[in-house]
Amino acid sequence: MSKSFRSIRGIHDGLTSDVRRWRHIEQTARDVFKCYAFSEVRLPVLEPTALFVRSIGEETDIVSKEMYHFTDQGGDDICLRPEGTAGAVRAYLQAGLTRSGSQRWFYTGPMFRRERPQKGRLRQFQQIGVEWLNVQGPLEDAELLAMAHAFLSELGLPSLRLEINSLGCPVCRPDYRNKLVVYLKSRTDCLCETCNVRIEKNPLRVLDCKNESCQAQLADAPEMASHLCNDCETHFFGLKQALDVLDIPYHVNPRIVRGLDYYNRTAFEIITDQLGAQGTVLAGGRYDGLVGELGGPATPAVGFALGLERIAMLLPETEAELPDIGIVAIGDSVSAYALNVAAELRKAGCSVVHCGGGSAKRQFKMADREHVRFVAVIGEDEMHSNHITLKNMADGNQETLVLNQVITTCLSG
RNA sequence: GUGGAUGUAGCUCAAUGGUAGAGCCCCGGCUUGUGAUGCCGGUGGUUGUGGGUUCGAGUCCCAUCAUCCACCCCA
Repeated sequence: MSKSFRSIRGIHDGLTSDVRRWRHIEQTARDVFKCYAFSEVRLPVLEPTALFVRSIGEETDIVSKEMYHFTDQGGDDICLRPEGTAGAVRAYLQAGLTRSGSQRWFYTGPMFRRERPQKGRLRQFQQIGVEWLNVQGPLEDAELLAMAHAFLSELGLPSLRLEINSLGCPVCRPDYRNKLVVYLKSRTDCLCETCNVRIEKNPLRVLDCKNESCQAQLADAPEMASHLCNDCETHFFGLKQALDVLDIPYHVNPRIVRGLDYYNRTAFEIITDQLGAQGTVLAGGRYDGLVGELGGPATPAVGFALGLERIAMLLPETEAELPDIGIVAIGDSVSAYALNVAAELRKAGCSVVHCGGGSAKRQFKMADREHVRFVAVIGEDEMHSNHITLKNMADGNQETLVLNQVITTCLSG
């Protein structure tokens, strides 16, 4: 048909089979998160641009080139959120919750980043985000990972790889960063162009470079793990110990670097090899400095986000829910009666469709196309005797029943 | 932002530079109170868009847009 209107590049429609899977993922998340006492919040899609510049970091790709931002009619600089954590922290502060103990939140909704579309990468995509505000122990980090692990297992996706790392904190990271810069500067010739730029702007990102020659140079690079301060060291050790106790398999990967500036200490990713280049299905970490950065009191926190579409790609197709009953009404004289029968069936919880009009043959064809389990035939005979002829479409058998029998038959599977 | 591949019917795909086709879907019929399989018939295309080469372009060239994949980035 008309191809003059298409959805915007990288922004896709969620049709029924997609939504079925998304709902399954979301429902599983709600069920699992409930056991950990997390509660749902709904946060704005539009936020002040400055919020993300401040929280994610001006030099990051997300802020420097991927945000959809614009000036609105009132002259305010606003943007479509590229992620959820900054908005959650903003809401937490705005509601004055910093003195109310810890908050356990989750949310779901669309995020927007203007990247080049690819497998597992859209310009509008959905995340389920989890934020645990005002907690500082490694046990909470472990518990959050346990929750993520339980969620993925519940979905039947246990064969994913959990990688963890510690990014240090403002006490130990600057020192480590300096050592890394010295190391990298001694071999600038062997590093790719972008990495040479990174040495000045964000040297930790060099560790994450996928360029083989860069990786080769990093074999002897100083690792954050061996430069952690005592507190970070204890924290990381505590996390690993708790994960062992909980029997959650993990791999320490010193290469994990988060692309958002607010992370510190614990960083983690859950990865699949089945999605090509975009294999990160869930990722997050600790952001102890973010609440303070956004103007609140020093408040430690952990969180993660997962990509709904990416997880959906790992799930098998789910069957559509088909109507229980198709109404075949024969003759104009019964149409009002048939309408009432349908209403009664629906009131009882059956899903019911009318099969149009015309000949019985025509209506049965329609019933077949709708894949109904049963057809309720209603003609003058049925109307006068107050019965319904119910045909089982799978085996072709049919019997004459009263309304209540029809309801039990259709609700009993 | 940079590369590579691909755009033909609603869908999946054909068509040595020479009349655009098939399967599925859809619609109708096979005597009207019984569907799927069967048989017969039918609708449906400015070949993504715009230029160019040619007597002639779905096919070759250029541009543009979109999709997919990779780089990059990240959920």
